[in-house]
Amino acid sequence: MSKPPGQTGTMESNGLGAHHLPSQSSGLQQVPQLTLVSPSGGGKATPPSKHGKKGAPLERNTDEYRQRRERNNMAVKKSRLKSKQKAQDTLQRVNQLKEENERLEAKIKLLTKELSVLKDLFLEHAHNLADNVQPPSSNGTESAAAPSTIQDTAGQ
Amino acid sequence: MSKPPGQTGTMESNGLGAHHLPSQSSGLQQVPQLTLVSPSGGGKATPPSKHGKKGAPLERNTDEYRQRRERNNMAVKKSRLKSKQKAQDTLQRVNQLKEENERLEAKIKLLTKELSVLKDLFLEHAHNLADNVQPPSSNGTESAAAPSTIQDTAGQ
DNA sequence: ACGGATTGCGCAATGG
DNA sequence: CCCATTGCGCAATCCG
Repeated sequence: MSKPPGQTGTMESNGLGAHHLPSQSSGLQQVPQLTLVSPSGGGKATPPSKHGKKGAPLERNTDEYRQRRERNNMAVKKSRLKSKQKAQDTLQRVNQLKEENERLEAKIKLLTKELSVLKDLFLEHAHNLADNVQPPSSNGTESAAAPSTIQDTAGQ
Repeated sequence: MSKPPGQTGTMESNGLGAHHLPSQSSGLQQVPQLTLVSPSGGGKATPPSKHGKKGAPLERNTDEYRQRRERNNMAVKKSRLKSKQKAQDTLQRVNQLKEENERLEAKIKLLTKELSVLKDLFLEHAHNLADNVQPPSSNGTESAAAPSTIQDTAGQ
């Protein structure tokens, strides 16, 4: 996932799309034998090579070659598909998280409100007690304070 | 975006990377120009005529061609870079949302706890009242609502 | 009729 | 050695 070759460009990507025409075989085979080998001066001129094995130029006419290519093509396809799917999943996840976030925020809002109501009630009682004012006749307090929302928020 | 190609595949993409880099020429000779066109037909290899489908195949030798290719290559690169960046952003967004989610949940937990404490206090008070003051049965005066189920929101 | 942006695909180098 | 991943170029579309 992180192997910046550092070097870009300067590279030959010859792509011959011959594919594997099942039966339809034609004498299509005109690619010259490019010995795409590096000008290895001594043989130790391959620095960034883990294995450093590159001896076989692998001819393109061979069956082996085609087979190998074919396999790789499949692998590539698969890998890309997977990658795409993953990306999609991630995107979906974002939505999911966003939804949940909204839910949580709503809940917070509710809880906050409940809390404030209860606190107000408390304050009032406290005042009443302190002032010794019992049944407040003209008290602006709505008798039934908040029994409504006091139920829980059981959802989901 | 992305319109159903209706029919994908069944197409050969030949990629010949000659890469005519500015200067920088090596003794490497470019790969032969294949003419992969329909096998049948007469001897017309480049039918730039008619507009049944595609216009001129544009020969690979022309300057125009190379220029076009080069431009496209740049565009492709750009597009891919952008795509990648976008993906990364999305991923980052996921993390961000996750974090926020956690924060919100923590907050909820806290609020819930506070609420439960207050409710408990309330219950206590209610009991005190009940013990000390007899509830006015069904008098016309409506007292505070009964804290019946006050005791919830515990757990998720 | 034109040019950048996307996308599918194959090739090759490279990483596991 | 095989498969997976990745960078890259080509060609066909798509989109303005």
